[in-house]
Amino acid sequence: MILRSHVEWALHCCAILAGLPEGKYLSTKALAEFHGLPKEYLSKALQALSQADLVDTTLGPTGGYRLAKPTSDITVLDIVEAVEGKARTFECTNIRAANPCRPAGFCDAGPCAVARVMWAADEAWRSSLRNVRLSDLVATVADDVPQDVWKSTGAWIARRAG
Amino acid sequence: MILRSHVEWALHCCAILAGLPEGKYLSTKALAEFHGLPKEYLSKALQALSQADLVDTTLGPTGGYRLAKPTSDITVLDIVEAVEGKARTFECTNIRAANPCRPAGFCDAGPCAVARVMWAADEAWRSSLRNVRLSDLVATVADDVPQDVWKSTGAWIARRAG
DNA sequence: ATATTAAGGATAATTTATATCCGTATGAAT
DNA sequence: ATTCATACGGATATAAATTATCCTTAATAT
Repeated sequence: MILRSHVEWALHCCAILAGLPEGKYLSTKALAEFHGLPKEYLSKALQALSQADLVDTTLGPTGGYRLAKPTSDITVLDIVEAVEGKARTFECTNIRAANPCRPAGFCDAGPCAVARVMWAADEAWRSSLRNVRLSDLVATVADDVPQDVWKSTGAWIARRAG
Repeated sequence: MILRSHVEWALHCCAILAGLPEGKYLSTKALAEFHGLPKEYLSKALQALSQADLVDTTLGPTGGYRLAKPTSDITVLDIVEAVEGKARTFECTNIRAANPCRPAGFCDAGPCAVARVMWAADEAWRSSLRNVRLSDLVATVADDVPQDVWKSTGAWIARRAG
């Protein structure tokens, strides 16, 4: 089991969009160049963010993406679920229902014990992601990156913003 | 992202093996019949459990599988990792390294902030699974299943055991 | 001997992930 | 008005992972 690369791309793109000057947009092309990603395919991830109302878009020569909310109102889980979907990572196919000793109506009493354990772990995963806001992530990145790189990166974003 | 069906199969099979009479083995064929699964493919999951030393096997007409340890010494995570692997569910491809403003030696200071957040969630997921022992799971199943079904299921297992 | 089993290699089919291409509508600049 | 750059969505193609089957080999009980 591995998360789609879109998850990684979307998180990095949101972190970059957080550094965008007020009212400006950043295009798919700029985001793809910045991260060295295939523009057309990255576009699909950004569309998913748009459909989840995490980013606003506009068309035309100065068009692109910007965050639709304050970074403190977006969680990492929001971003992950926007591109990966909200479906649980464990799918119960109810194989207990094949038990040759089953009576009629077996399994009618709710999800099986295995599914409950796996779903609890899934929820622990989501909970961990829900507890990190985009603002937290950006703060951590700012902490990691040397000040001069952080500054020139911000300038690069501003230069490419339309 | 979805876990392989082997995870579900392995968990249910281990729960069944927990009800096996002392010293006996249960074959792939019996486990496949019980759960309505393709025998040959289920066999791959059981081989993974064997390679992880969670089950013992023996050949011949009375051969099959049995648990290699007490149910309280096996965690759900052990079983999940045996068939799904221990690799993290988020793979960092270090796309920050493409930053056009990067200096030489950028990214040498350890994993990026995005990866750390995702890996922390992965660890929360594993931790949740690690905290459930096979004995706990079996106890929950026993609680769920009506007594008569539980008893006849145990009899079925004993009848098919070699 | 014979039958039954696990193990593992080879292969195929199916599904998902990754990636590209193209047409349309929109908005900005000239 | 015209031109250009953009997001969007559909269609298609390619690659990889998952699911599944088949077959051979070695071991073991009867």
